[in-house]
Amino acid sequence: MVKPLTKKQEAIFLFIKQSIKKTGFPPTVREIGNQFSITVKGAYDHLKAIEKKGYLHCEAGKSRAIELLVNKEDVYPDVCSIPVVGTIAAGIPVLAQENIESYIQLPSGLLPQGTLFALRIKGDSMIGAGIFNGDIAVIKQQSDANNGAIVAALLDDEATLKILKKTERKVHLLSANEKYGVITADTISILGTLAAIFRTY
Amino acid sequence: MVKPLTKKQEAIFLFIKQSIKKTGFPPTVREIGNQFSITVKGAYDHLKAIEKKGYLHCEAGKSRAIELLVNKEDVYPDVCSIPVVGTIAAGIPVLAQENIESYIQLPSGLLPQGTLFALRIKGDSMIGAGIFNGDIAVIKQQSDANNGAIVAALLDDEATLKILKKTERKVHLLSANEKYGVITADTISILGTLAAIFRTY
DNA sequence: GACTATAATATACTAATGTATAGTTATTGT
DNA sequence: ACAATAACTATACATTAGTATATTATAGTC
Repeated sequence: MVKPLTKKQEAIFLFIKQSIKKTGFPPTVREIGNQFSITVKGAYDHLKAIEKKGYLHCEAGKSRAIELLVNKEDVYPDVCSIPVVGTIAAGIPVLAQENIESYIQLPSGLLPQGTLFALRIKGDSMIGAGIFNGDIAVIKQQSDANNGAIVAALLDDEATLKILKKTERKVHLLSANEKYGVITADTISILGTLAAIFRTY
Repeated sequence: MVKPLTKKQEAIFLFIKQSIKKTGFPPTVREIGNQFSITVKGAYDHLKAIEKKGYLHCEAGKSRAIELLVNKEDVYPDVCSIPVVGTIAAGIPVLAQENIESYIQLPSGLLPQGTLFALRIKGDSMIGAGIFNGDIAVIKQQSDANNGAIVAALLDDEATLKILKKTERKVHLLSANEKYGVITADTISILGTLAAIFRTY
């Protein structure tokens, strides 16, 4: 789709990316010219050539108004900032400021759309599903889930991961560890479904 | 350390951050003034006040030359770009371009220092350690590891996760699954130790 | 051979942008 | 009561920076 850049264009495109990364804003055409010891117009023509090939877009008239269209993730990584929630006070929404402990950045490309939050796993009740104490679980917020899905449910002011099993009239929450029993109830408050697990060693 | 911002300053600081996030470059003083329906000098004075309080730095004379000093991570997330390596051709280094399939962004604050790379797990040989088929394993590159550590070792052009056990003269690689046997050798080429696991559902 | 793209220079023009002067009004702490 | 800070206006000026004209030279393509 996008035409290949010439060596010079490649070098200039790289310089633009590095400038943004270093200073936080794109260079002017004169700054580009200076870097490569060429005149303003030389740099300007290169910039326009790179734009024509679809690698970036310049807003006409504005200074330093270079928007990257290719390799954006080199400069602005494509991540999602997910709130990590701790103990959840009854009554208030899960994502209320009071519940948010910190934020974690994870690759947005690998996560589902929708409202996400993260829990720090306590205990070994889901060890059979490869979810360990201390793991960070990313949850996609939703009030219901499919049979057999791993869900976050609110039990005693704690968001807990369990396997959801629905039968005729009852809802069951299973653990992935024989040591733990099954919780059965008429209705259960589901916070969301498991979207990802992150663990550090 | 840093003085608190006034409400107006807070709003302007937020606008600057959002502008960078949206367009990729900071606003001019006139763009700030426009947003808040104040004159150029009004916006300029606010900018200088915010700078004086240490939240940002303006390079004199340059356009849009606003460098964030506080809350940088809101705009430029603090992530590490980790190469995901696939099949490893014998003889060439693990991190050679030929081996790199893609990159994954993970939070640098939760990862160790040093050279990192990632593997996509194939098979269920480490299921007992909560490492499943399809998981992404982040490896810290090192040629040796402690006894009992989970390591990535090179077996038949594949980087494989195993538990390292060292005895008097031999090195053993254990699986975390009874179905698999133990590999024993005089020496083994260790690529690194397990630093993190990332899994999506 | 005509044509297009690349890579330049020198010079110039204009629009965009940072910075300054001079003043107003209100608020707050000493 | 006074000084300092905040939050503005209107106007002006100088510099920065994008854009244009005209020109040269080389290399590959139809």
